[in-house]
Amino acid sequence: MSQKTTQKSAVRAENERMILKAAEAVFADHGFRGATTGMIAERAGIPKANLHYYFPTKEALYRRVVEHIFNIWLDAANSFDESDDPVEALTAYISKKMDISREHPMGSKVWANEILHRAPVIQDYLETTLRDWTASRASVIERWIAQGRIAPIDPNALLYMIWATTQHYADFNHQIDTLNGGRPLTGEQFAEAKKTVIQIVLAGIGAAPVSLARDASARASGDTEAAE
Amino acid sequence: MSQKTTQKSAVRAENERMILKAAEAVFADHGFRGATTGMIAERAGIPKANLHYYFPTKEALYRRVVEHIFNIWLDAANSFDESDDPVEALTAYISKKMDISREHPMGSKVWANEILHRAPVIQDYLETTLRDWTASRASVIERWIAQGRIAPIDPNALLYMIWATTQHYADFNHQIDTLNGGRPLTGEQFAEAKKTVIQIVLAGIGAAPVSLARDASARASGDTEAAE
DNA sequence: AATGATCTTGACCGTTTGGTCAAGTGTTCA
DNA sequence: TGAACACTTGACCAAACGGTCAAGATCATT
Repeated sequence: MSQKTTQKSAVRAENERMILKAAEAVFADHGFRGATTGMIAERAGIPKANLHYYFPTKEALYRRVVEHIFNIWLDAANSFDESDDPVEALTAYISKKMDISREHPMGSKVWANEILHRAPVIQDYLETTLRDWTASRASVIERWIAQGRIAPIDPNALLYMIWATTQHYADFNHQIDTLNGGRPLTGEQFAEAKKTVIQIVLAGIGAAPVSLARDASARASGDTEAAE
Repeated sequence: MSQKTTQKSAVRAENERMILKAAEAVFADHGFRGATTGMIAERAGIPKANLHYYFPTKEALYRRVVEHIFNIWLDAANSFDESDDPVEALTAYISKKMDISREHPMGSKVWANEILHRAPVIQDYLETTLRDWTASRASVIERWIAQGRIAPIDPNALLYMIWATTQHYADFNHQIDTLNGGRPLTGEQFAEAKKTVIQIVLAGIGAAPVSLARDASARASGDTEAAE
């Protein structure tokens, strides 16, 4: 009786993990209403009734998936605080968020779906954790502005821009792939995109020098000689 | 017999308009699977059977809604070509896309939902119209780079950044509102956000001066003083 | 070996959904 | 006036869905 309450049996832990993994994929592809418990069970390789043994309702399962995603988001958020230097902090944050979009696109999609539909399940997170985090980082950005380290811009608009752009590579990856000839971005292409995003944001707020085309140097591999 | 084929009866035109308007709102709020024809009919103020008289299937109705949205998107896309000057062209384009997000958030949400779920209905648009438009504008951007008018950046990444950021104000408006104390952005707040987005993008690609807090003047080229 | 707890599963059920249908009501025009 | 046509609508149906259940299989503990 002691072990069971503290440590869910290994079978249970393993099955919950498999189900949650399958659920994330199915919810990402079809949304909450579009996903069926049958689809999730099939993807997890178990009968539907077994899924309902571990997760009584579809909503409980969905909530667990969203909570997991929110934790990943929070994890990335910490990289904002790695340094008090705007260039270092924003580079680390954008870089981490881009990595998550690449490695965890399904989680991002579930989150996007939830917000799109007015956050019926996770509104409380938005009003507590997310609101606090955002307000605190906005004030960091305002301090940078006051110190003259970056140009005066709307801090929230900057944060939204970073969120929107980085998450776009997960949420809209189907569109990006289609525009890339139907193939996913290669590692090099993704690295180039990440570099561009960081460069535009940093230069955009006056936190890094803008290198115009003419002066050579530049380690840039993408040589811009183009049309002749 | 002549008039009927060329001009749908006024009744039909008016009813289709009302249904499409209701459908856009319901699809935006609930997604394709989440929306029911019953909800749409109720919102349009007609019995469900009447809705099916005008639109035989839910999918046909959905497709009409998405087509309408795509046309709005294309309309905005034209503002990219208003000028060959990077500053003017991008300012017009971003401005127009922000306005659409403000005035047409539901359309944007339907589009986002469709891409999120791998574009089951409008994949053909992505592969034709959207692909052509994007390739052509990417080459305009590449020319600007070759002419040294903007910094060398990945053109697609720039376009994605603009799409992501501007559409974020529609697709994620619930999150933005929540972080704004539960209230929608005022006109002034939205104008400020728009200004910030334009400023960051233009400065980010070296197409506009970065004005640091202290020195007011100068579009100075060599302004790489940064941290002190 | 026995006992209780955990886990598995096919069959089942009430509800919701997209869509149909037939019986109507208006409307147009010869 | 009347007949062809467009529109309206309550009632209905088969399929799909989330969830239940009871009977069995497996496992841990003594």
